[in-house]
Amino acid sequence: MPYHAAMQAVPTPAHALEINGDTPTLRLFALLEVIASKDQYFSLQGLADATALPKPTLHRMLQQLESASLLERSGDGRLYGTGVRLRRLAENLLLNDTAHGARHAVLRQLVNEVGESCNLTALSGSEVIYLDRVETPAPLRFYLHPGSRVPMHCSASGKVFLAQMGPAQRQRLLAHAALEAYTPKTLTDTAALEAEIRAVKRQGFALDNEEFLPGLLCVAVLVPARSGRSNLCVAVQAPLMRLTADKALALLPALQRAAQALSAIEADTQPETGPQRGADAA
Amino acid sequence: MPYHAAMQAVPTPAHALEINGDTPTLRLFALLEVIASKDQYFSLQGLADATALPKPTLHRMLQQLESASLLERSGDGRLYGTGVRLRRLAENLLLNDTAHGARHAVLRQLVNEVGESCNLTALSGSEVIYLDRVETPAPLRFYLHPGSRVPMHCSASGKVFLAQMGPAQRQRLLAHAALEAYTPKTLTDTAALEAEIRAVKRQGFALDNEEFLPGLLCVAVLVPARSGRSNLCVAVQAPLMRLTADKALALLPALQRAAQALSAIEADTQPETGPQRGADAA
DNA sequence: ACAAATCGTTCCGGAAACCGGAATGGTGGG
DNA sequence: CCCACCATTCCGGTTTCCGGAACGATTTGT
Repeated sequence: MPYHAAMQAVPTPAHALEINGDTPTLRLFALLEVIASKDQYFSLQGLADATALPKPTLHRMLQQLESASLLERSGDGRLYGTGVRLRRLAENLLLNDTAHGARHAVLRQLVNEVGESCNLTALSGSEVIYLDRVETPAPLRFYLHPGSRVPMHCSASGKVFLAQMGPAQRQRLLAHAALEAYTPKTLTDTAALEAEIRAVKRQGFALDNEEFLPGLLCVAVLVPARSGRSNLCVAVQAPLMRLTADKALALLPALQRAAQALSAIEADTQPETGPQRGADAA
Repeated sequence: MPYHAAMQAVPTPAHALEINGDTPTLRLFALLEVIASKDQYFSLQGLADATALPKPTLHRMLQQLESASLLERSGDGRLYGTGVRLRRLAENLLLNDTAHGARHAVLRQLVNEVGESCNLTALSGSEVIYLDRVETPAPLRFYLHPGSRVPMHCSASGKVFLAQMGPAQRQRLLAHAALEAYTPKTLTDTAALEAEIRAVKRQGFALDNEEFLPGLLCVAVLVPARSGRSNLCVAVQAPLMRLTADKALALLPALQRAAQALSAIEADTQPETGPQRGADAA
């Protein structure tokens, strides 16, 4: 039940961006994203046109952001722009996100080696989310952008994640899953999926052969974490036309090497355990 | 007057960062600022210690952020880090900054002074991103447009950013970086790069002498932020034909002046970095 | 192997914040 | 002087938030 369910009977611009979100805070983030996509100052009315939000609501939101120095009002008070505190936050976020930078470098290196698009995935809820991706230089390619999500039962990464879970945990996830069929090759049968998962566990990698998108082949391996269970996969992904299943197996060593490198990055970031003294605040 | 001997011994660290804010949303932003000030993953408990917020509250907040892809859970699910969507938001905010105007003016002034193209850069992940740029009037020039990215190991700005990091953070980035050779002069050796970075730290500026593009020389200095670490650089960039290394050094005072001016813009309305007392009640 | 200590997670009733249609205030144009 | 347009305030109905207490799941200690 989205908060704004039925309306739209009004003369609303067709190109209005949707402000989605299940909570006030997330709606406000969505608003910030609209604001961040503008390259100039904007007026309340302008935003109202662009977002289809009621003026009073928008006004309250902007006022809240302004009072916190996240936005600034210019001159006569009719125009808004980003505030100091928001910029500062953005800078710090990028500056301290070195783990992401390091992982991206490994991914790029892997793409150089194997010549096909590679991506980094994690399990989020019951779906697989693309954390990062580097594209192949080849002209023919599938484009799946970072942040998008795919079901776990028909993706290589998803099956890897399932394979490393305990039986109880896996059961809990699959019980609620629909096992929707995306292609004729999608495994929609729980028994078949269980068998596949046992195979994955034995082999140490997972294959997705047109189970999600026709013509798409994908191989994934786990990025090991010292703590046992991991929530990171590296995967190669290519059109079946260029990469057949047996050719894909030849890429496994490179994949494993990348996984090891990524694992090392994760390990570097670990030193925060237990009651650490405030050495990091500074 | 109930129990005198109330629970005074509460282990609340006196220096715990305050999460202030008059509304749930603003409290959540304050939390993000604490998160952004960490350069590593963090656990729920760790945050609880650092912020003095009740665990269930924190848990709900993090869950909300994670469900929106603003944060990511890593490893076995007990550690959090920044998410795809948050990173993208941060990048867009910096690119479309409205203080853009003021900074652009400083940049133009600098170009007037030194007669060569200048640009403003920030670190994003493991790459340097061009936030803004003003071109020299001279006909012969390199054109690198705002928004484009260059590797950090072979750009003046990149080396400046590396030089101001802590050893651990720098290590994490360089350990897995490819150090690709763009020209014969590119530093592709980790030891050589480390030495160069030490030099940069000592001198307070960085030089890129044909390490990225043949015939291109570049000098960069940091835009200081009072909080210590900064994510902004100013740089001059010119064809070697017009600007040799020693001539470039003569421009340093002008560069430093520009950096100071830019720093002042940042500091403009800003009392302090991170979450600070809400002094703006009115 | 078992107990004790942590840590993450769920519950739930009371409190606070949010929502947006309608009405009000302000400003510029005709 | 009036009208059109935009920003702002009101307010009661609804949603969301809050956090102490209790519960599982691991980890640590013995």
